[in-house]
Amino acid sequence: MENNFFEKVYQVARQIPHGKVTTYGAIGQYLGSPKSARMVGWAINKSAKKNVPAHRVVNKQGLLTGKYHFDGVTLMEQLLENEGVVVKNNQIQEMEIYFWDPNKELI
DNA sequence: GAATTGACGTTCT
DNA sequence: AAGAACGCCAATT
Repeated sequence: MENNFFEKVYQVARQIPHGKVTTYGAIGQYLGSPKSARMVGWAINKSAKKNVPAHRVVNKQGLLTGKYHFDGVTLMEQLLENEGVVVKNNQIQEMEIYFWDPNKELI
């Protein structure tokens, strides 16, 4: 019932499979507003305290922009690498392979 | 109550 | 081609 922006972000973020990552723009696009990527990141900021894997959500560059928001600066990289994602210099390598699009996969 | 900021992305110059 | 500015909506201060 809560078709709020945040609720959608939570739902999508939780359904991201392991070893996969998505971008704020992808989620924003899923919400129907690709320009609202900022709100997505902001929503995830709040969801960081929930069971939402914020470390699987990065910007379109594959850069771990919000790594400083984690408990540790290396925590985000560790989590991603732990799932099999190769992170180098705060950036995801071969992100195209790890990219998970909610519109395409989740429907 | 109003102004500013914010885990981004697109578009214009 | 590269750089700068704008747009989105909500929450925080």
